[in-house]
Amino acid sequence: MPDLRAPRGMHDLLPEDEALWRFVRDTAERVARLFDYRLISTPIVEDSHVFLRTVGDESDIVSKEMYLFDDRGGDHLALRPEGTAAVARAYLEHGMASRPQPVRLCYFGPMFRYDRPQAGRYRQLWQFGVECIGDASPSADVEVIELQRTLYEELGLGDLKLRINSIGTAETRRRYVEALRSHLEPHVATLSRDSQRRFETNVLRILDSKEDAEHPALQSVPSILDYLDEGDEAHFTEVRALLDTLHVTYEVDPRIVRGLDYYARTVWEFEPAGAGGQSTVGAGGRYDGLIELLGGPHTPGVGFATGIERIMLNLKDRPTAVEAPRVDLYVAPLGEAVNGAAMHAARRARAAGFAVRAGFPGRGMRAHFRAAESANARFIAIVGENEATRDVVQLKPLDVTDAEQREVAFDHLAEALR
RNA sequence: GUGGGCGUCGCCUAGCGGUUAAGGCGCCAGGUUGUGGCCCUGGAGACCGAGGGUUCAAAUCCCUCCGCCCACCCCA
Repeated sequence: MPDLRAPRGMHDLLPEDEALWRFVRDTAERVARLFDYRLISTPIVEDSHVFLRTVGDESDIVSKEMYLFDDRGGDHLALRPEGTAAVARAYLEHGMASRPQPVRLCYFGPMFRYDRPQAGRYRQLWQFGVECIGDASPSADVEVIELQRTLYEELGLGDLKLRINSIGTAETRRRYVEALRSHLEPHVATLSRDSQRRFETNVLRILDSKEDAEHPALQSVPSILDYLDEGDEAHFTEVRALLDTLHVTYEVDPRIVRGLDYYARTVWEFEPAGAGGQSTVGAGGRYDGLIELLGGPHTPGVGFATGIERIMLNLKDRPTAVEAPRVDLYVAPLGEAVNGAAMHAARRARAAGFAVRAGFPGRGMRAHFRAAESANARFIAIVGENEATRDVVQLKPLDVTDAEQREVAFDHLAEALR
């Protein structure tokens, strides 16, 4: 057992996982393009205030999960725990408010949260996310949900369940939190310790406690939907109407509250049918107050983020057609003396766009064939003394049994590989 | 942060007080002195997670630590 390992909760992505990973990434970028969302890459590190100001002091992300450090110049930096605040910062910094609104952006990259790892939860996690900034209409919410739904469908995860809710504006939540507090107050003593703590810090969080889910006080809890104001109500109604028109199936779940403070109005989650554990594959919401928290003008926005590892987790349970990578040609030099000639042959093939695995001298014929086999090569080119002096190779197809082998000059190698 | 399970070659697993620590996959080589996939033979590869203790004897029992996994919390 080596004494140096990858940091806790962080993982190496091995070549054999690459194909599936690339499939997910390519699909995400392709679907984003279908909706005209453009890729933006922000630094992995931000001024810590980008998150401290926006995410919410009571959130676990800020209170215990951030990787914080000071650099040599004394700047307070954070490894980004999520993408939205960083994208919003870039929107502001680059004056994107003066572009045609809304601005449609997407990102793909690693996020960092110092948390105890478990199934589907990592300290370095990859997210794909989408942000539609600068438009307050329900159409924007639905466009983002539709993009996310399309993505899952294209990935083969079309059976994920969508649950949506509206948590109103900050004012709505103030009134609701008050009602929630007075509803729960008489029962505090009988709630779990965690919920008792949350009663003081963040009452909304009690709603998604697994421990107290069966508690009578929670069964009879008031619904936030009854506290929406007229504008919230109209917005949510329109979102649902549009989803219905598109035949998107969803379930309204008044228990959904997002972990981050900047959310407003529409919030949603996608999870597998047999939910449990760290099951949420992707979640999103509207964040009309976020850019103000960063010191900008009031700017509406809506987006989602989805966890790549969680997508992979769900993908691994089902048959996916991801073809194994293969090589066009394996070049087998028989001895040191012909190594240069073999390298020339390889260069010719590569120049024509063929993938070539170079065998190195010092191995026997059988070893070369086995290596070519394991590279899943279409052809093997044998270069011995006899061939090297005449600039030719013995070329043999490997896919068929008892294939005919023929002599091919370097000059004709590319066409022979076609 | 809390609770539970587990750590034996690169991977999977056997062994559960006395074995040169076993097998499969993979890797390397030979059988075929320049021709693959199958088969056969051989080889390399493990201070049995670390440290301490019990014992004539510890991979096996006990303690501590570390790591991984799972659940809670929280979240993607």
